[in-house]
Amino acid sequence: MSNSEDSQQYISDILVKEEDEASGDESDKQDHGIMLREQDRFLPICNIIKIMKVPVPQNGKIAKDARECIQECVSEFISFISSEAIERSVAENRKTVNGDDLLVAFSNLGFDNYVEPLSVYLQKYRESNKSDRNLFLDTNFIQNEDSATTNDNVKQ
Amino acid sequence: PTIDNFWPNILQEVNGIGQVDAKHQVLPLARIKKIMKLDENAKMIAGEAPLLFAKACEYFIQELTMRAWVHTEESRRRTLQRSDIAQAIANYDQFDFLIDIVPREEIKPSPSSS
Amino acid sequence: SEDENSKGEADEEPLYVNAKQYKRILIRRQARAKLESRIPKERCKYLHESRHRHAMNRARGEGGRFHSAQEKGDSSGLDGGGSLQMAPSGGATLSRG
DNA sequence: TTCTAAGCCAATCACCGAACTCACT
DNA sequence: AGTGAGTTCGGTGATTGGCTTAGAA
Repeated sequence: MSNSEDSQQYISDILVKEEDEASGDESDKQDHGIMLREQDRFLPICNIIKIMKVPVPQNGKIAKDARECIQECVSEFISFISSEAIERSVAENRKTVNGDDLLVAFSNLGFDNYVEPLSVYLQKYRESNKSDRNLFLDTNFIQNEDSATTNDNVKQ
Repeated sequence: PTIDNFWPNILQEVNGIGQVDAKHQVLPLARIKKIMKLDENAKMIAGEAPLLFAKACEYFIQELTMRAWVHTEESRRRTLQRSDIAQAIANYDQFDFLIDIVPREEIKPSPSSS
Repeated sequence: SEDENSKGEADEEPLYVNAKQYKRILIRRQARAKLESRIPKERCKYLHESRHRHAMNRARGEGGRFHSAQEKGDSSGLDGGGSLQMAPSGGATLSRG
């Protein structure tokens, strides 16, 4: 007697046009939006579990409720920081949220522990890209080697 | 492996990185960007932003899990469960932004503070 | 801009949160409220029908574990095998909603 | 004690990242 | 010039459930 309605998960919520709920929901103008799936709102649960296992001892277990809880917390973490960073980029008349907006957002919201490691990581990422690009361009257009102006080696 | 050493270890680890390997990330960058795009104010997102978040999320998951595991051990259990995370969130004001995601009343075991 | 605080709301005692996060928490509440209608109320059993069928049709060992598909012969092989508190000076009230 | 539920295994396929084009600055 | 949003495409790791028993109750 198993139900055969489990074939559709979220689409059924759209297709069924029942009266959803009678709660006090007055600010919603009209339902013009596709239902969001879990894979649109959350990071993959398998990746979350992998990271959770790092600080947990080898023989420790993790309940399903705990995994999904962390999964939801991480999405809110991203949205929370993003919201602050986006607001700052808008305030400075920029259309693109960049890494510096995020660092400022981390600092403003009290995540001071994150700022230094992420700054180092961002700096190394930009260095990597710049050096890769310069190498690519040099090897392509190395016709006259007299111009060594673009070669700036930054190393520690 | 304690909470006091967590961020110093993170800083030491990130300083040891030679080149940032954007390819093999633990967390998918496209998914992080998709979550950022759920914000209606989000217009354009620089490529470095999801990469920064990928690292930040690793730190966040590890610290929250580590702080939750403390309460798992306090309760003499071997399984981390949701109530441990709720307690960890309630005991660290940096996690206050999760107050609607994991409400305070979910802390089932009565804390001795009342 | 201050918040209009609904005081005396039955048994809703004021909740003190990190002052640096207070404003953003309220903004996020509004953003989540707008998204609420698009979010299913409960988690579904699985994400993809095709992967569910794949898992159901896969070869399994005696212990329920997935087994190599090419090895269908079953007769051979049995394995053995601190407490922080909110800052009172910078605390901001937050009411549940 | 009772009995719920987490770990274990690996094959498919949805999705991630790379490579483009186009628009904008 | 440089950078990001939209495609498209191919390669690949996240997804996935039955049974055992750790361990929550």
